[in-house]
Amino acid sequence: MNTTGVLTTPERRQAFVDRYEVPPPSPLDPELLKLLDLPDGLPEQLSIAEAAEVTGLTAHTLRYYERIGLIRVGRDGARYRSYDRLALARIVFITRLRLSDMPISTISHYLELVAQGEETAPQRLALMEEHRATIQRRLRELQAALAVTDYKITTYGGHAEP
Amino acid sequence: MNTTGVLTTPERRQAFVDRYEVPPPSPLDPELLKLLDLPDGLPEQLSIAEAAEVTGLTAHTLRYYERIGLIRVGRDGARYRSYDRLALARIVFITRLRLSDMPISTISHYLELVAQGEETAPQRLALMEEHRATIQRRLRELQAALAVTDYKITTYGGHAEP
DNA sequence: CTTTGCCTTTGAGCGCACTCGAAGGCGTAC
DNA sequence: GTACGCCTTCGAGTGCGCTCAAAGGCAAAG
Repeated sequence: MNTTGVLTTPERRQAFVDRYEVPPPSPLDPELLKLLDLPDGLPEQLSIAEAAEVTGLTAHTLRYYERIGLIRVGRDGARYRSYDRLALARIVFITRLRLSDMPISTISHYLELVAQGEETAPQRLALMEEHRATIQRRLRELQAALAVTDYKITTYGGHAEP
Repeated sequence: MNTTGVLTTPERRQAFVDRYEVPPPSPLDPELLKLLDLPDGLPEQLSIAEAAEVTGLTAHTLRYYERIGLIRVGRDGARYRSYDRLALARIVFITRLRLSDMPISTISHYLELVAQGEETAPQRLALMEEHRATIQRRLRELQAALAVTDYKITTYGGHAEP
């Protein structure tokens, strides 16, 4: 997971906007969108470098995610990858799950369930509830580690925050 | 990191206690000991299986930690590893750092600083302060992931806790 | 005495999630 | 035209942290 993205010219971006149909507005839950806090004012279609910049992943990783079937990405006339808002949101969502240590295999499984439609909601619910429990366990572990760390800091003469 | 340890007979444990000198009480900071919450009533010397049981690591991992120089462990008459309270406490301490994703290389470095004596306290302090920052960053990431997870749970009809 | 079970050392293997490299294509700039 | 920079695919390599296997030793149990 990188943080240093590569900027691309606004020219290429504008080229896409000019050249292609604007797709219908994404059917994205606005509340979820807010949780994912994508920057606003994003162009309709982004190059892989821009998508990397926005998501904080590398272009390599984005290609890798596509290769293993985690995401699908459209192409432009030059067969270059072209990321729309929905793709971006999905990637950020995936990134959140990854940052909470959900294995890629589980994320894949979850996304398959989503693809299978509404009747898999119970399974998805169960999966997410289990993941929440995992996160909460992890939070407790981190608190315990923070306690020893803070203890060490205070005994070394540092000043631990409350 | 396992959780399923292997129990060993109390006979072997008693054998050690009978056969060898009881070492002087460990110079372990009682407050740190409390933070590490080792079970009390531990025998002076433990076999590797017992140490695994207590620490939640596997015997394999304990040997591995020793091989890479993270810990030093004494031997008994049969050249079997024998863990005393100090070793146990150190292992649990290491485990806390590992559970907070401190890389083994950093833990090694920290332990070398400790071995070098009091004059390295400033470096250790810096190291721990940096680690604290890392943990806190991680806590925030997890909270963000928890937020999306909870959002998914509520939209699937689950009931997220506040 | 043999079996059983836990222990020893050493080197090799594994799973995960990237990460990189080679070889080549597109399109704008000069 | 050709140079440049970003893009493509696909296979291979990397780093971390274990995890396992082989070959053999010790000692209590039957």
